[in-house]
Amino acid sequence: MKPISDKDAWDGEADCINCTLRNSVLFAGLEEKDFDQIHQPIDLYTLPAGSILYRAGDKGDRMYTIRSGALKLVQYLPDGTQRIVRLIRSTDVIGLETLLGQNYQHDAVALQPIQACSLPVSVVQALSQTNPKLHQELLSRWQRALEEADAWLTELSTGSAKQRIARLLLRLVRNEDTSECELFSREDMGAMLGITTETASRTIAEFKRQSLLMETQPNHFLLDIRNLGHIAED
Amino acid sequence: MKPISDKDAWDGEADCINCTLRNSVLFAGLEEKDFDQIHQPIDLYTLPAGSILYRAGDKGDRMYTIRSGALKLVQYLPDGTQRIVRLIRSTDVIGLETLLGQNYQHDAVALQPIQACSLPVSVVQALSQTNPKLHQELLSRWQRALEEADAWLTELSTGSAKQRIARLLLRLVRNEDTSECELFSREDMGAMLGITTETASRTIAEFKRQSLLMETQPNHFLLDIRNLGHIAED
DNA sequence: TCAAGTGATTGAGTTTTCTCAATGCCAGGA
DNA sequence: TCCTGGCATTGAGAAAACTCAATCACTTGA
Repeated sequence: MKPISDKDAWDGEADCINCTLRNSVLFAGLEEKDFDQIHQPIDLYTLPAGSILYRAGDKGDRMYTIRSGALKLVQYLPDGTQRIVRLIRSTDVIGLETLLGQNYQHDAVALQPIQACSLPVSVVQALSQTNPKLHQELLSRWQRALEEADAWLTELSTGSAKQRIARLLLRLVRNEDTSECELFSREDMGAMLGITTETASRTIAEFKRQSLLMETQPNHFLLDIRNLGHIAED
Repeated sequence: MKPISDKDAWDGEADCINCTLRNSVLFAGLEEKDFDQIHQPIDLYTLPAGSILYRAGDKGDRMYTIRSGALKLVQYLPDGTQRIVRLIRSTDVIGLETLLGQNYQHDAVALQPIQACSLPVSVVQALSQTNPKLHQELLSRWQRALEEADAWLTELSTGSAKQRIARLLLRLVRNEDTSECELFSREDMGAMLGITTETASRTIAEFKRQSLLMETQPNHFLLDIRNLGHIAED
């Protein structure tokens, strides 16, 4: 759980203009001249799994673009139970709420080692006022987050544990052809689906026995997409 | 299930400038001169419970401000089960996705008789480009929808049926002092909480027997807020 | 007034999920 | 190499939800 202020974590200032993800990232619509307007540094970090980018309630002063790795956005109930409300992956942006001057709404915790760029709100705010493309991109990110949240409600919080796990697995497939999929701890899976760690474990174990999953490396699986699809849909 | 095109439903053009909800509504930041820019009519409708304002997948060409009543936003799983992902009430706006040229993401169905203003996207789009306040208001509505979705995930899709019902009830209280609360059909409650109609009914019935609820009129209740709070938090 | 339809409630039995405990597995540090 | 801590897995019994039916309460239309 290293804090982001660690010196180790800092990789220096980001070179946005030559960013390898430039086309898929928040700043896709910007032109060279726009970057001259950036008066605060955009830092690049490499962080180990378990790192916390920010906590719910913290004053929101920066957004983050995720370059690689995955993180979870977590909310807590008064009794302490946690619920993972979103999964964040490469090219996603978190911390949009800071644009409205709000505090962060979630804990943002790395599930894997991650690379992230830290964007000061003031920078994004300034750029978005002069650059309609960036502005549009922000709206569209907001909407995407909303769609994602809705999908979690309908797909991942409805139906039996088996169905939910199957749906989660199918969502996690990165490459349809190879049907590869990287999983998380059973505890996190439970927190994503609103089920207990044990139920998550039992279900995954059962899927393995039924050859719906093949574990190639620890937590790295090949899926039987067709049959998981049947389970997911009923 | 009257379609909105019903002649009965149309109340004429809305008089935004003298709107009684002017201060709490999307257009709060507009000034008189801004209204001159509106070249397409903003219509006002009164619709009975059960009306469908739009369906998921329909081409999105208008947003709606709800003046009174409540509606549900519903999504469907491939197997036909439905999940209510949001509850919309007075002064809320639905159909933000149309600003991005998207189709509607949900079915919008009236749970009670409603009054709604229909805002053509083009109008909102034009106004938001010249009026920063309106623009800010749109962002903030988007964020609010997202917070609401997250809250449904953490509060209404986690924990036992009793807890979920208690949390839903507490959310539905309009007036903290009188602790009044209007409920919906058990079927809808189930679809909001990811439980069956029967479980919803049993739980409500049990709460009634325990005097956590007092039914003053059909589906109109007084709550024992303190004790429901205890159930909700654990 | 009566029949029919709708939604709420309740019952009974089944299935699923949870809880609490024990065990197994594996990687890192002494 | 052995010990230890953190996960995953599994077992067993209890509790919670679900399913399928039956009944009840009300409203509406004939």
